[in-house]
Amino acid sequence: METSGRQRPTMADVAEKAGVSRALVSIVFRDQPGASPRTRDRVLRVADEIGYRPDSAARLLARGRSRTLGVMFTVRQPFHADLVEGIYPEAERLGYDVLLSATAQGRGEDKAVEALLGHRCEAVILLGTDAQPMDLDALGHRTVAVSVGRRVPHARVDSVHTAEGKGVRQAMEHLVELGHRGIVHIDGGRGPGSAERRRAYRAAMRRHGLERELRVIPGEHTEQSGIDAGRLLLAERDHGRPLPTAVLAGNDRCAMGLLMTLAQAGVEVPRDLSVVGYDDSHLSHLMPIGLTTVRQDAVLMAEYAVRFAVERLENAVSEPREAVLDPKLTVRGTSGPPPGG
Amino acid sequence: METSGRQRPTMADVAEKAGVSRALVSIVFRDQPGASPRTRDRVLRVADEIGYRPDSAARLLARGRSRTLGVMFTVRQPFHADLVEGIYPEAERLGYDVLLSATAQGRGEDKAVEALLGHRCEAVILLGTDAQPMDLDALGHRTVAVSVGRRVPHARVDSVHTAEGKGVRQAMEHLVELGHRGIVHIDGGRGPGSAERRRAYRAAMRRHGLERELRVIPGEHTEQSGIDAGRLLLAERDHGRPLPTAVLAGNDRCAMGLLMTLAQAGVEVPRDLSVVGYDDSHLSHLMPIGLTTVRQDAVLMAEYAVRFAVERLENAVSEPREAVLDPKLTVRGTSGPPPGG
DNA sequence: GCGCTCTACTAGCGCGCTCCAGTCGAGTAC
DNA sequence: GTACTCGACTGGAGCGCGCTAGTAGAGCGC
Repeated sequence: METSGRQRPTMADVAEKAGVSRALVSIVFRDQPGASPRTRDRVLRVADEIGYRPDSAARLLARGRSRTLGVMFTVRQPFHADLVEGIYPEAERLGYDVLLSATAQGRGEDKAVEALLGHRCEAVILLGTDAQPMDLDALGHRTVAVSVGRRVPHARVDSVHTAEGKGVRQAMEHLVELGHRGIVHIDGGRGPGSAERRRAYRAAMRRHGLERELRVIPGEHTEQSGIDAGRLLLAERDHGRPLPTAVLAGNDRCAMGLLMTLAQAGVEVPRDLSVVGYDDSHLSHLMPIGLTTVRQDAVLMAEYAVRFAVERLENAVSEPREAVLDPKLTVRGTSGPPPGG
Repeated sequence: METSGRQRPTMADVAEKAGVSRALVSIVFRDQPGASPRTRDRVLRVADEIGYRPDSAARLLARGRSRTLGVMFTVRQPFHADLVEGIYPEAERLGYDVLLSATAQGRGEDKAVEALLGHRCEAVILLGTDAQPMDLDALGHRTVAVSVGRRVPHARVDSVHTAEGKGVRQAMEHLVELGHRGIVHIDGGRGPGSAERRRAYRAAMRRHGLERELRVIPGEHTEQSGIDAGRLLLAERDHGRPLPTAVLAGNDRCAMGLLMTLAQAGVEVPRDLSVVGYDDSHLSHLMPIGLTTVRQDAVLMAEYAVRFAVERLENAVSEPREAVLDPKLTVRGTSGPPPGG
């Protein structure tokens, strides 16, 4: 028994065993015209027999193009999971391969992107990048780049995101109609979309004559941030300042953390306090009582991202493009009328 | 302005611009002895200037080895995210590159693995594979394979998993000590570890003289499965059969689904019913009241998996190995004494 | 001077594949 | 018969790199 995996068979092996030239084997495996059905069969059979599989490193090297899209994402970001699930089928449909590279503790965005580029990805799709516009612009000059979830105004980068303003506006209308006035926003710091969401929150508060109630608690797109904000609000309550009646969280994860903290402190949602999230990631349906949130269509966003990348690769699009999708408020169990309202 | 990314610079470009041979550039980039500090500096500077980065496809092709580990995981499986986070640093420490390939809808395990092998991964780490032992054995013959989370008894595959029996036993002791007798298990079907967990559940029930209460509801490792089981139990209650006082879920996701369904029906946890999960994935801390669950140490498991793969690659280990880690019950908010207990 | 070693560097083959420019032979038109 | 077409197939260059064998030149002892 040979040692596992050593000396994998090559085209030459297949060619020899099938009594044809290497080029012919190549033709068969690329599914190109130029081989008779009989030979085609024989080659495929022989290949299967000796366990041949094309080596994509060599393949990449030989043809100029790699037809590979690199995707940078963050493990643990449930919304990214939804996006990745949408990217695979669309890429396959267009004949592209997908390589994933995760950011994680001790593995920053630059490292993840370097890995992708090193593996000859022709384009990079960045999910919720946190990079500086300048760096993104530089990246966009070096390769084709698409940012999902974050607008990148003055860089050579396509972007796909939702109309954050619209989403927030819908959420705010919903809360105001329910009778809420003390609506606090936990923002997403430098996270994707948060600047726009913050701005829309402020605008909505003013529009409804609630500027005196306007309050933004700095945060980020993590559960911890929701927990921290929750603790802050609870501590303030213990010192006499009343709780707000509703909270607009920066995203679903933040909302989750907040809900956990509230539940532990005996604050009942939505009776005592309404909470609205953002993303409608897989998480949202799974909460004991469904999370009221602003839905971003992950599959559609993924498809746009892939198509942007591919079109730019194949048609040499010049101007940076932007896809702005409509979000949609999804009312579930965490929002209701304010206490005493 | 050139079109983006086209014609990336090669070693030859660097060599020419620096006035040295290609080989010397290669030496510099591999950090090998044989170049004077001055030349080294110059080469690196020139490379940076023209934006050269080594092409890993060519690199893979040229040296026999790719030093790349492939990881198959399931997007949406929070525990996999924890594992992936552990894999990166350990692989880097040992000088290996990591390639991720996700299973998703319409992208089965075979497809994901093919992608990895096609990209010349030397070893494949399978997170929670659902493949048949026979197929795994075949894979183990073709390449180095490590299964995380699932035992693979008679196959040429290393495996890393926790002592499921121990974990379940701890959970059961905990529940029995609290006074529970009607303890139902929602199992994980063919999911990783579920056979062992089911067996341990049965054994524990018998050991405590509760064989008459023994009940396994078939399920799988998803939220939906928890939801379905919850609905089943509630429907039965409405037909006069009392609820169990405790449920041991197949994993955390299943527990989540169950909790959601219970909450919607007004069943209060843990007052009316206790729920115990399994995994201690990131999820568990995030629930409004923390989930009592059996902790599997993801980082440790990841490290074992990487080390198994690397050792097998470098030292030609022959026998399949198995790492069995100790799980640990983590008591949080979803378990308490039974109603009236 | 010679022979030796040691460092700094280079020439060139080969990794497994794609792709272009052919070749070869059978078929068709006149 | 010649001239041509067309499908099936082959040869060989080259993708960007790693690596081995080798060279040039400096330094040193005698």
